[in-house]
Order: sequence, then C-alpha cells, then structure tokens
Amino acid sequence: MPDHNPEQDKLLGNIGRRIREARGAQGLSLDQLARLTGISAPALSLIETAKRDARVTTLARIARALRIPLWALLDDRGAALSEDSSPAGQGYDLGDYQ
Amino acid sequence: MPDHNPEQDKLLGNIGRRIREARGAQGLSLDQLARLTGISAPALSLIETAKRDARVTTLARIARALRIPLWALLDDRGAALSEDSSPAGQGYDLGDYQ
DNA sequence: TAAAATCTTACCTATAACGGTAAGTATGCT
DNA sequence: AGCATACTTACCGTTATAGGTAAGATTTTA
Repeated sequence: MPDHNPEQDKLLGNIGRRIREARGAQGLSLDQLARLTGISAPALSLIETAKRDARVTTLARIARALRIPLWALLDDRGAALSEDSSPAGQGYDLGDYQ
Repeated sequence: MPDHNPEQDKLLGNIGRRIREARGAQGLSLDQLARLTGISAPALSLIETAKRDARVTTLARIARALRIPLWALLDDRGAALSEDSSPAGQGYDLGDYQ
C-alpha cells in the first residue's frame, strides 16, 4: 500500500475484481493460478484484494494465464469519464509546470 | 531490468514506445512530463526505453498526464496473436499443474 | 464434530522501483 | 568554438514488490 490516493485505489480495485472474476469463471483456485503464473498465492491474493500495486509484467503473466488480453484488466471506459476532472476546456492546463 | 524474458521485453518496449509517441505528439519534454506526473525524468526515461518494469499506478499517472486511456498503453491487439502459442486447441493445458 | 480446501494475513529475505543528484552524450543554436 | 536544451546513465537512499513459509479465518465436505 503506497499512498492512499482514491483514484489509484479505484484502479487497483477494478483490476483485482476483474482478475478474480476471470479466475472464478475458469474455476481456478489461487493455488492453481499461482502454479500457472509462477506468482505465489499470497501475492495473488494481495493483488486481487487491491492491497498491492503490481508491476506491469506481473499483470501480464496473470492475464496470459487467464487467457484474457492485458488491456481488458485495465479498461477504464466508463470510469474514465468521471476521472476527467477538466470542466469543459480542451487544452491541458500546465499550471505552474510549463 | 528484472529477468530477460523476450515476451516481457516486447511488452515493455511497446509501452515505452507509446508513451514516447504520445509525449512527442504533445511537444512535452521529459522534464515537463516529470513535473506533470511527479515521476522523475530519469525514471520516465527508463520506462520509455524499456529498462524499467513500472507499476500499474505509475503507468496510470503517465497516461493521465498524457490524456490517453491507460489501456491504450497496453493494447496488445496484433501482438496478441503471436503471443498465443497454443497450436489450435481451445482447452488450456494445465500440464502438471492441476 | 472433524477434516479438507480456500483464502487471508503476517512475518522474513531478496530484488527492484522510485526520487534525487550528478555526470555523461548527443543534438541544435548563436 | 561556446552555450543551451534534451535525453541517457550511474550512483545512492527509501520504499515496495514478490516469493517463501506459516499461521489465522472461513467455508465446505465427510
């Protein structure tokens, strides 16, 4: 658990939920998925319960074992709308950063 | 550089290339993107050159600053075909793992 | 009840991400 | 040439991931 950013928590929550759904849909236990991916069952549990911020290649190994495309774990369409907090403008506001 | 897996290298290469493309399309320097994301310029350089296996939330911060959806950085369609090494079968071969 | 299976959580160690800084390597511009 | 900008690479600390093991916490089955 890095910092407590609500956006990141939601992202990790979505990822974990999708992994658990896909795993359940195939009737795999954590131990079975652990052997398929080479990732330990405790680590998988932490990812599924959104308590770990996994690396990209770790998610890729999970997605591959579950036979789903990696982007399907991270598809924010729907959630992406509420994430865009810009009022109505189109230019990205660099603020003090330019 | 974790381990030297060719599949992971390809994935990280695609991610880095897409970030660099999106950043260049918006005329942003590494320093500017660093200030937008809070990620240091050296770290961004490592990610873009596929020398670092970033965490999901790190990629999410980058995608957000570049105003592109996260899944667009990881879309494997096209590459996904060659990644599927199963011959013609449909059942996932659990091997010794079940 | 007991036993088994599944998942969670808490330790531990090793490895790697990340930020900071600084030094290098091109480029381009005056 | 000299200077500036942009990117790379190599350090160094801090922090977090990830595997291993083992111990709880449920649930399910015998």
